[in-house]
Amino acid sequence: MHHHLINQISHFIKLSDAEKEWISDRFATRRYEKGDYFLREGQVCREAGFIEKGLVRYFVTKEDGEDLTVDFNKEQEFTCNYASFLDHSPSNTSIQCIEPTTILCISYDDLQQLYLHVEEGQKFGRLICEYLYVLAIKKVDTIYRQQPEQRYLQFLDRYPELVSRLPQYYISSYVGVKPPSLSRIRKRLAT
Amino acid sequence: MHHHLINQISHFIKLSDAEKEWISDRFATRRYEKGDYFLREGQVCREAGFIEKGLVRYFVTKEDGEDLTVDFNKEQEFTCNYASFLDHSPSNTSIQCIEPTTILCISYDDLQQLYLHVEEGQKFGRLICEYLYVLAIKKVDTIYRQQPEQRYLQFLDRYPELVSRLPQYYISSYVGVKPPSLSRIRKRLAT
DNA sequence: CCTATCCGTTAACCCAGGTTAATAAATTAC
DNA sequence: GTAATTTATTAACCTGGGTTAACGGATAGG
Repeated sequence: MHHHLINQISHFIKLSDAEKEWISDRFATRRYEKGDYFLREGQVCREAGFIEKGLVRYFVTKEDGEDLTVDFNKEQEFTCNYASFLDHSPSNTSIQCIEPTTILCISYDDLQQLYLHVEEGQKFGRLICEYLYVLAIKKVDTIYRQQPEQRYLQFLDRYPELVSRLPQYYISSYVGVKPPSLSRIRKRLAT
Repeated sequence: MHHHLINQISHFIKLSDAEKEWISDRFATRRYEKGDYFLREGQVCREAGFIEKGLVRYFVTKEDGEDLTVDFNKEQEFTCNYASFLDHSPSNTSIQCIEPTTILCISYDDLQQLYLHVEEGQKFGRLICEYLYVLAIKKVDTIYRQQPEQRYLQFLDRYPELVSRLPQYYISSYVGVKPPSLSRIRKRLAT
């Protein structure tokens, strides 16, 4: 029984004991080394994941080969490229493990079964999507309203724990600037 | 009976005739003049709308009072600040009618009733949210990967019809630059 | 312990968009 | 049809991040 997973789902809907068992059985445990990919850009994201342990980053690759880190997920969070997962389109992002990571995975078809089989399954699907939607919108808002300097401050505020788990160039990429520029920002802030 | 509305919903789920009637009855018709607000920043978005006729723009207001246009919706599209609507939080965007506009409105509670009362109601809630999610993600992607010039070209491509319905400064705001800069972009492209 | 590699900072120069203000064009009002 | 207002363009100057390359510190491997 995947307790962390069941606990997270239980934040959204009520589950009977039988349903907890049934759900646990749909998830397969996958282990990844640092640097391994959960998903590569261009692939269809066929499984949704729940991070049992570890840390992943999402990035897009520009035409010139540069990659831009757009998000992070850590233990006790769900991970997948939801847009690709939903409509079986090629993913526009890669998801890479940047620590040794354990992910519980469920296939698209099994998740659809979950929506049907579990009493409040459809509601869970709706709520999880609504949750992800709100996150996505906040992201848009951040990009629209904030300067790189503010985004850096916000990153420090929101992910204080990740600062020590991440190399600086992932942070600069997340903030939307190049490493030299993040250095300048840090210098400005230090005064 | 609101036929346009029912048609749109029928793209997502099957509806019985009785359900079509029932749904139609939950929506109230509201009319707006050019410049009127469907929603103001800071208010909670308590109704979801379906635009029968007209055109609205979404904008956020920065601390310095400047507003940034983040999206448009036109006839036959749903409109609301979904994040605010979902969790009753103050909206971070305003929605303003920029043409005389007719909107069919349903309250939050009635929509929850719809999820329960209509056979495939929960599924509709999930699918509409998944649809909005994919749109939001595309928006993030656009901001991340594209320069203002590319966003302008994409705007021309995606909303050719809106070019003539919108003043230029809404377009420049949507593209993410100031009017003088959009002029420079247009000049560059003209050569 | 020394070397090679990686990473973060710094400097110099470049460029796109911001800012401000003036002007021209297009709408709207009367 | 003319005046008033709003909107679009242009010019001059400013600013912050990009680019490239050099340097220094840290880390890892031998």
